[in-house]
This record gives sequence, C-alpha cells and structure tokens, in this order.
Amino acid sequence: MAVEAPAKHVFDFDDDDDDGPVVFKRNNTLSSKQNQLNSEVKKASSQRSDGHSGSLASYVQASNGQSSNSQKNKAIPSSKSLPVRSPILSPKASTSSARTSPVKSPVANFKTPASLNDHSKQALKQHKCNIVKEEKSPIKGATETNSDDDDDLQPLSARLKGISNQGTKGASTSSTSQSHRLVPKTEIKGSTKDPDDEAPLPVRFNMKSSPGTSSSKLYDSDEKKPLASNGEQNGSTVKGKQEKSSMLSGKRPLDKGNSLDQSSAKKPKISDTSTAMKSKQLAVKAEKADEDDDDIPISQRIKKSTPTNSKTSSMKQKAAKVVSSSLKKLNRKSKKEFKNSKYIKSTKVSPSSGDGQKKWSTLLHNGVIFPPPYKLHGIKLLYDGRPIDLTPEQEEVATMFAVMKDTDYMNKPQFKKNFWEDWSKLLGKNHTIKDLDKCDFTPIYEWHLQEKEKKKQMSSEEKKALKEEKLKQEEKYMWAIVDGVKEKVGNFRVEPPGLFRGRGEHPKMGKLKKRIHPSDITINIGKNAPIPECPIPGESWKDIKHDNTVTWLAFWNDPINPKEFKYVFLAASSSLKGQSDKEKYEKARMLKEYIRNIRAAYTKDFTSKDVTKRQIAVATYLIDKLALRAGNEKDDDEADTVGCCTLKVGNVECIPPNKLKFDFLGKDSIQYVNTVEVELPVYNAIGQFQTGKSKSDDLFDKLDTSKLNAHLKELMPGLTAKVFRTYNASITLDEMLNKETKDGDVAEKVVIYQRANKEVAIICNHQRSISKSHSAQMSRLTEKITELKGVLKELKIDLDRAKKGKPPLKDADGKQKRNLTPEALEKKIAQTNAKIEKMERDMQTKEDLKTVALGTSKINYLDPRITVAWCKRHEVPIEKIFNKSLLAKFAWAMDVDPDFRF
DNA sequence: AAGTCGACTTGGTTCGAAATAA
DNA sequence: TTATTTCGAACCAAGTCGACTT
Repeated sequence: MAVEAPAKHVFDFDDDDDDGPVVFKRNNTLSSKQNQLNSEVKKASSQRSDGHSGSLASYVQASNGQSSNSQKNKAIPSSKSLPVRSPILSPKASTSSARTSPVKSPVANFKTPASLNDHSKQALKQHKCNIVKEEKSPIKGATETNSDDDDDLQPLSARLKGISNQGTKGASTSSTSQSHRLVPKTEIKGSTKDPDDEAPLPVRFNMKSSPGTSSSKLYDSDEKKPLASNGEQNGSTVKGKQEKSSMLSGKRPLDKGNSLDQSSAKKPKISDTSTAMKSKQLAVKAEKADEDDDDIPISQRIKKSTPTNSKTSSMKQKAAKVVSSSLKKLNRKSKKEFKNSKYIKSTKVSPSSGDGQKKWSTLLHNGVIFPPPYKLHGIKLLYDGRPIDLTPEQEEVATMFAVMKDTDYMNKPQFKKNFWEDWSKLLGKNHTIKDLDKCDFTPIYEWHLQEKEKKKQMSSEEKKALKEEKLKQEEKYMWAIVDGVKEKVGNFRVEPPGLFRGRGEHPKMGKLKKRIHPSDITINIGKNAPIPECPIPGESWKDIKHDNTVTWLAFWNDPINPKEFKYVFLAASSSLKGQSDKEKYEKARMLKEYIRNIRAAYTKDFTSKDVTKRQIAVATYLIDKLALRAGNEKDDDEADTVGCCTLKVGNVECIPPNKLKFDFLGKDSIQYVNTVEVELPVYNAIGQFQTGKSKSDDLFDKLDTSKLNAHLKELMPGLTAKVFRTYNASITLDEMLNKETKDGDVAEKVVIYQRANKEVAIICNHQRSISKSHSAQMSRLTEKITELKGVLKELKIDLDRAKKGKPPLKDADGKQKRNLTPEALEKKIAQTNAKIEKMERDMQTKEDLKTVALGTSKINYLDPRITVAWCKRHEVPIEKIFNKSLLAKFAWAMDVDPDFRF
C-alpha cells in the first residue's frame, strides 16, 4: 500500500521492539507460567518470528488476530500466513496443534495489567474512603480475600428485592424459577463463602420481598443481587404495557413481534480443544487442598493437569487447562503493545492519568472506502397507475423508500412525511408527482426482491469469488498501524446513503441521509505518515489532521444532524480499545471499595433538608439499585426517551406502602417497567418530588447529569453514573458464578453461566424483539413433546404386555413391532423420559429468553476477567462462552489469575 | 451556570454465513 | 441436500460525559 515510506520507519521500530528487550511480550508470559512446558512454547514463538521475517511477523501477531500483513514491507506474506498469531480462535483447530501440544500455554500474559492495577489502587488510596480491602492484584490471587469483600459490594438491588414484576409476561418469574429447574440445587459450594450475609445494606431491605415475588430466588444470594433482577418486568412486559407507557412517552410500541428468538438453549458446540493447559499462574497461594480445586493453588493444579489426570476431583483441574489453551493465542498481541508501552508506557498506562492524553505516537492508515455509485435500474414506479420517468437521483431515493415496503416504518406517518419532504425537493416544484399516496412503488419493490433472489441463487463459487473481490478491494483499509502495531480498523466503510431509521418515535425518521463524499471527510493520521490517497478520482479530503490526543482515524458530519459526527475508530480488538476497556472495569472495581460509604452517604441524604441533596441522593440510589442510565437532556428533534435525571413524574408511581413502579422508555426507546420495594425514606422523597407537578414535569427538577456526576466525583475519583451499571453487572456475575457453580459437566456449567448472564441482562434491561417465528417454534416443540409422550405411553403398554409374556401391540401402521425384553423397554422408557424432560427445559429456556438479549452485557458490562477466571477454575473452555470476536476483544483479560474476583 | 462541541461507549437490528434439522 | 434455524459480524443509532464557550 500506499503507505510505504513512512512505513519503514515504523517497521524498523517494530523490529527492534520485537526482538528487543522489550519488556513485555506475550511470550514471556507464557513462560512464566508454564514454564516447564514451555519449551515447546518457546519454540513456537521463535518460529513465528522467523517466519515472517522479523518484524512483520511480529506486527502481525501482535494485535489483532488476524493476519496482518503489513502493508508496507515487502515481506508481507500475505495475511494469512502468520500462523503464529492465530488469533484466538477456535480451539479446534488449527494452529494450535502445534502449539497446543502438550503444553498449552496458558493464555496470555500480559504484564500490563499489573500496572494498571497499581494505578488504580493508588488512586483509591488517595482518596478518602476507606477502602480497605486489599485488592488483590489479579495476579496473585489471594484466595481468601476475595470473598469477603465482595459481599459488601453487592449490588444494591440485592438488598431489596425487587418486587414485582409485572407479570406480564411471566417472564420474570420464569427466570428464577426456571433456573432452578435447570439446575437443581446448586447450592453454593462450600468453598465460597457467601458473602451476602454481612452486607450491610442489603440487610436493610432485602428480605422481604422474597416471598412474594416471583423473583425471589431460592438462593440466598438472591437477596443481594441486584434488584432488578427479580423479575422482571421489563422485557416481557413490555408489550403489553406499551400502551400505557406510551402515555407518557408515547413512543415505541414495541414490538410487534419480530424476529428472532433464540433459544437459549444452545448446545455446546464442539469446540473444545481445550485441553491442554494448565493454569498459569504462579501460584502462590496457599492452597487448600480441598475439594474445590478452585481454591487450590495453582501450582497444584498445574501439576495435576499436567500429568493429566485428575487428581482429586478430576474435573476441576481440567478447567484450567481448557481455558488457557484457547487463550493463548490471543496473547501475542500483547507484545507489541507492551513494547510500545515501554516507551510510552509509563505515561500511557497510567490510566487516565495522564498525560494530556496522548493516545498514540505514530498512526498510519489508508483512509476510508466509499460505497459504489448508484446504479440505475430503470424500473418505473406508478403514479396514479401510470409509469413515471425519474432522474437517477430521484430514482435512487425512490428505491430507498420502495425497498422498505414491508417494514413497520411504512405504518408511520412521520416516516412518510419526512421522506416526502426530502424526495419532493428532489422532484422539483413542477413534477408530476404531487402526492406520495398516489405513488405505487411495487414495481421497484419487486425488482428488489428479484435481485435479492438472484443473489441468493448464485452458486457458491460465484459467491466466493464475489467475496474475495470485495475483500481484495477492502483489505488495505482494514488495517492501521498504531505505534508500530498493526491493528484492525473498526468501520472503514463510509455509510451509504439511505433513509434515516431512527428508533422509537424519532422525529427525523425517513429523512434522506445523503451520500458522503471525500470532501465531507476529515482524516486524522500521524504527522509523518503519508496521507491516504482519496479513492474517488478528482475529489479530495476535506481536511487532514494530526491529532494524537484522539483515537479516530476519520470523521464526517452526520447528514441527519450536522452538528454531530460519525467517526472511524479502531476495532474492539485493538489495544487502544482494550486498554480503555480495562480501565473501565478497573474503575468499576474501584467502586467496590467506595460503595459502602457512598451508600451510607446517600442514605443519610434521603432526608436532607436541602432538596437538591435529597434529589441527588434518591437519584444515586436509583442508579445504584436499578442500574438506570444517567439521563442526559435531549433535544426536541430526538426521540423522547429518559434516563434517571430526566424521569418524569408520570414515569414513577408510588404504591403504598413502599413500592415504586417505573414505566418509561429508555435508550433506543426500550421500555423499562419494574416495580420495586424501596426504603421508606426514598418512597417518601419521591412522593414529595411529585407533589404539585404534572405528569410531564421532571421528577428531579433540581438535577441534571452534570450536577449528579460532579457530586459522584466527590465521592470517588472518576466516578460517574455509568460506572454503577458496570459495577452492578460485573459484581452480579461474579457472585452468581461463585455461588452457583457446582460440580457437573461443562454443559451444566455453561447453563449456570447463561443464567447469570441472563440475570445481568435483566438488570440492565437489555431486550430484543421476539422472533417472528418464535410462536411457530414453540408450538412445534410442543407438538414434538406430545408426540413423545404418546410414544412413552405405548412403550409402557408394551412393557406391561412384555412382562406378561405377550407380544407388543401393533404400531400405527398395523405392523408388528419387534419383541423386546422388559429390560430393553424400560431402558427405552427412561430414555424417552429424559428426552421429554430435556425438551421441556429447552422450551422453557427459550420462552424465558425470547425478549432478553444476553450479548450486550457480555460485550459491554461484564468484566471478561471474571469469565476467564471462572472458566479456568471450572475447566470450561473459554470458547464456550466467548466467540471469536469476544476473544479478540478481550485478549487483554486472558491471562488473568484463576482466582481473580471482581 | 447553562449550552455546545466533541469523542467515545453502548445497543438493538440487520445481513449473511455456519450449523442443524428435515 | 435442502430448508431452516442459529449465530456472528456489521451497521449505525443513541447514549454518556468531559471540555470548552458564552
């Protein structure tokens, strides 16, 4: 690519780095842990390097998992090549074989983490709160420590329980309940302790709810958990309720049903390669030999594993291995980062501390790629039944509209109105077309369907060829070199023109989103890097910047809202993103140390004489307990949704003696419906805030997000409202996993994880629309179960007969069935029963998850180290939980100590 | 103090490929 | 194999929040 020259520089550096002493490389890590095994590992590593001629190779590996080739150099073996780096991926395969081998390295190694921690810690200390707990550095794990801490920390919600859920759906209930079923008792293992007990806050409330609420779970833990969880409401409810809510907001009707559903029941795929590995850690801890392997010191584990077999409890041990294996791959990346870090590092690392915030030293990329120009199709729409000729521009926009024929937007007057405004402008004043309602876009729509069909019918070779062609064109845009490390670019494609699809009742839905040209785009690139060539001949970029305090590679103004921007950033797997992700979780963990005092402080302020203080206290309480979003002010030209600070009086209903019912549209116009029991002072305060106001007035009239965050910052450095969401989500996962994981096979453990994941999704109100085929799928399952039950009945009859020495009855077709022994029949009956039970469980899970989106929390709220550590402790292959992109995104978390607790 | 700008995270839906069921 | 169904990645809208203005 284009880059050449400069590139060199870069490369050079890299090389050095790689080889260099650099402090951190992934390899190292490995070694430490496994050492013994290492030998093998090492080899591997070495190879890599060789393989690719030096630097490049290193590059590549480093960051993304993908191939990299750097552009510049000659060397570039194509991307694919680098075996080494194989990213994360699957276990299965591949690459690994070699590496895998015996050893398996554990995952990654990152050194960095440590550093971060330190920082954070320091920070903590400085500040007031008493912190106290020690943090365990991830690395070392302190075994015991953890537990205690955690308790306190629990999510508020836990304290109280949520109460009701509206029953709408039932969903709520289900959650809990079902879980039980699935997993029958899971109690907590002894090892873990239950933290809950002590928790002060929780104490306050809690309890009560239990009974009634469906939600309440059995486990004690419940209490502590976030409230929300309880049942919840939200999701399901949604629909039904919509109307209601709408009153206030009137927005989003929710769903009509739509697509997807997935069931939760997933089956595990095969993946596991796992096997190998042992854990890495150094081990240090004391061990306990007991049953739980978890607790067992690493060292031991290792041993165990190594040899292979189980030691005591066989199962456990494995876990470690499993996890690691997959992980290892990821590691590679780290190296680079680190290198850089070295230099820069000090600065960088410090979270935020920093420096003015230099985000990078050298940045190289090829700019962005534009969508192809519009291709005329010549199909005419009918106006009053007559075909109309359109100019290319008019046709392009007409087609955008035609294609949306079967979407729900066609039922929205606002959408049509906005579309007509923009399209009629293109048609011009004297155009024949004067009324959208007289337009029949069917011919264009049908043409579109045909095109789609054609595409679908293409042979796989054709498809493949097309794909490769596309890849070839895009490849140079897919990568950037940041501080010498090749990193994937997130969205290098400029958004194509289209009609704006705002969510909920967005005032601008249907407006034309015009085509973006190079002259709209500002490029940000390293000072010494070559300026990307403008891909459209004859045109040029709007501007070129060299700002290393930001991470964007390019941006343009949003055509719908010119005051806003659309940015091109690096992909989630990049170290720049990984670093900030880690900082986010470290901040949330820091909150653990402060939470007790924060809760005590706001509790005290529930009755403050100062209204503002009281509002801040109550708002903070809601954010903490219900994981509400902050709630910034919105303009009139946006969908009218709310968050905590923007709640309207009508969004909260007081239900004596001390319950609050929330019903509002939040982000993306997703309805939040939840009824919770709150402390009396909160209940009373809300009542006061509501008196004398109308339903559409702000509940917290003395508050906005900047005031709230300014206040939070006084309590803990860097604390903002959103940190509570991260904290609540992660602490909930950590606690649930630790309490409920018990012995069992991998599939059972995965179910436990999914249950915890679901709990978090409910707390955060992460919803999805119901799949169009959901009901059909459910009825099909029901049918199958009925059928199986019939078979079962027949088997029982045959069994009776067989016992009496009679032959089985004829089957439905009248044919004679085989004569089976009573034993064989009994076995069959047992199998059929098991099958029926499994299907019923799967069905229940599917129903429960039909409106719950698990992915969002996994990507944004759950500290991946919790998951990785749990997988290591319980021998669950990490790829059962994280897919390929998550593995890449969380590469920084892969080397966490198995004893890590949030 | 409020409003605006700017950068970056969070979030649901869509699209297409992969996995399964038929 | 074919038809689904499931799953992951892409997409891009919609939030959060700090900094800078007015």
